[in-house]
Amino acid sequence: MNIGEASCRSGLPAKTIRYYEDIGLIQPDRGGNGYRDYGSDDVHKLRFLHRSRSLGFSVDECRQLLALYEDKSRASADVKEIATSKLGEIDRKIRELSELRLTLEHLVHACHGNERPDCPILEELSEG
Amino acid sequence: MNIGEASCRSGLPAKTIRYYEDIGLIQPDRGGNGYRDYGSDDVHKLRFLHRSRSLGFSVDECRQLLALYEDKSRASADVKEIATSKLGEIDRKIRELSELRLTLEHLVHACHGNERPDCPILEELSEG
DNA sequence: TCTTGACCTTCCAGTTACAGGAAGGTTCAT
DNA sequence: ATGAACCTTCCTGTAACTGGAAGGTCAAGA
Repeated sequence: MNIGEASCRSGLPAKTIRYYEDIGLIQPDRGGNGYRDYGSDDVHKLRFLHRSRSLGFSVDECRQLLALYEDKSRASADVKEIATSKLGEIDRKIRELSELRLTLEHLVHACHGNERPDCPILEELSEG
Repeated sequence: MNIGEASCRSGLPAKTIRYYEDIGLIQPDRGGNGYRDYGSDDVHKLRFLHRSRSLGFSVDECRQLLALYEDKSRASADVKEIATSKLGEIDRKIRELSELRLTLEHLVHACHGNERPDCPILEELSEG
């Protein structure tokens, strides 16, 4: 199938699929007209990539996961390690964002938000 | 003062300070030797930028905040609006990350993480 | 047969917010 | 005088794409 249909079936934009080819994540066949030709296994990989990316794995981590996925002799522990470390990262991000949220909420509540120029938000930003 | 001291006092790397000048956020004087020369008001701005950035505002939002900060006739409502919309963004991000966390945690717990090749994480990634 | 529109191709530039490094000038202390 | 510690500009690279230009291909309709 052409890239358009592969895009439909995988949920990834055609641009992204070409990019993934550029960086060596997939290697579709080419037809006589130069068009890329995707098989159902390619679409499978693309969906795998789509899902992994949306779960917060970096492209490089996706590359590792894909390699493990294709390695029939892999140990599940290898996969679990990647996923666990990603989980830690996500926890860290959530914690940071929550702190940031608190500070910002405090500022927003302190600001009366009217036509007058005095603003606690700017005051705190300039002192902090 | 030179950029090194401005860096110390503001907490921003010299590289970043030069970058902020490139994109028009600050305009320090220049000494006869070509060195940048920062005053205490510049350092003040730099600290403002540092703090705003670390609160999750984009450089462009910082530009707006800085303009408001320097506009003595601003309405605090303008500032509050920016901060409030940023708060909404942060909430969205936290929600997304939390969902992602749940999914990933589910996967990690389902995986026994041993030497055998069968791995629920990869299975779900390839189906999802 | 011609044409029109929807595909597809490659390549180049832009995005965000800097960081790293090269090549070279300045200042200061010894 | 010389060496370290500054400073300068300029170029490149990062992550993960997205947008657009210029042009080739294909299928359907007039």
